[in-house]
Amino acid sequence: MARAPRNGPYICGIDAALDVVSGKWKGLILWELDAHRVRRFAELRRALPGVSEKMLTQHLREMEQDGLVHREVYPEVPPRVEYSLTEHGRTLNLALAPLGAWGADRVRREGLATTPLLDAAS
Amino acid sequence: MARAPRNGPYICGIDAALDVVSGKWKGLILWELDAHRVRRFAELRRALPGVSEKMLTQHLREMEQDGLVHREVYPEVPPRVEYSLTEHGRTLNLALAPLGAWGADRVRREGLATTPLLDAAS
DNA sequence: AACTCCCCTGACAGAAAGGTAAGTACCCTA
DNA sequence: TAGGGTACTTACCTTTCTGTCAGGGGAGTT
Repeated sequence: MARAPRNGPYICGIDAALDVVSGKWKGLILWELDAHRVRRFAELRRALPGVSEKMLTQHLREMEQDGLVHREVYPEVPPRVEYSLTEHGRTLNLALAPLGAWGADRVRREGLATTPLLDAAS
Repeated sequence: MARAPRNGPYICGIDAALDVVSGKWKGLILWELDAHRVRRFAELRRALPGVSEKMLTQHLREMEQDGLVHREVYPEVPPRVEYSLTEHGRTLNLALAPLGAWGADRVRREGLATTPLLDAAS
């Protein structure tokens, strides 16, 4: 009943890790934040082509709850909010690296479609 | 339009890998098949507590399509179907290992709930 | 004065994922 | 003859996820 959503009973470690990464944009957010150390909301939005503001905030909030992302609000007048990875976020990214390599292989192997981002990022 | 479902344009390798693992039971199926080399349908069903037959076949079919799982049908009279991992399935499992370790850490770190399976498997 | 930018929030709706229950067709055991 | 096991398939329903749209409140830009 506590609306805390992300802690179902897990069946294995992969389960517990996937719960935290699944979400259409979370992999990318992780990637962006890892690459740039610190990003503002609007920068992330521009980096994820097609994301809606709602989904972006939603995902960021969940990742914050999950201890992956740090959110720093500057009480300035055009509001400024900076996101960065926590230690856990960084280790998660490391753990994700082999999976990313496998996925890139799969894309190559099967000649799957990619969006322009991949060219710069892979 | 070709109903081939699992090959959306990907934004990065993680994306392409997650597409293939996301699905409530796929991690477990991978784990089971890696541990036992070969499993029959009913063995898998018993190994994944709570899975419905529908989901199990659905996931197995998708994983077959994705080249992770090999399906061998023996035209016998009590039907016999054996599932095993392909080479790609095995490498995916390897790539998943660090993620599984990270997830297991997370579970420990935050004292999250697990189902009985973890005790034996982690 | 009007517009845009910033970082959201909430209502609503459609899509996708997952679950339930039943049926199929054949065999073996009790 | 009844029940159980084998490996599914199909129709239907519920739950979860994602997207669309509108607004908010102040400050700089034209």
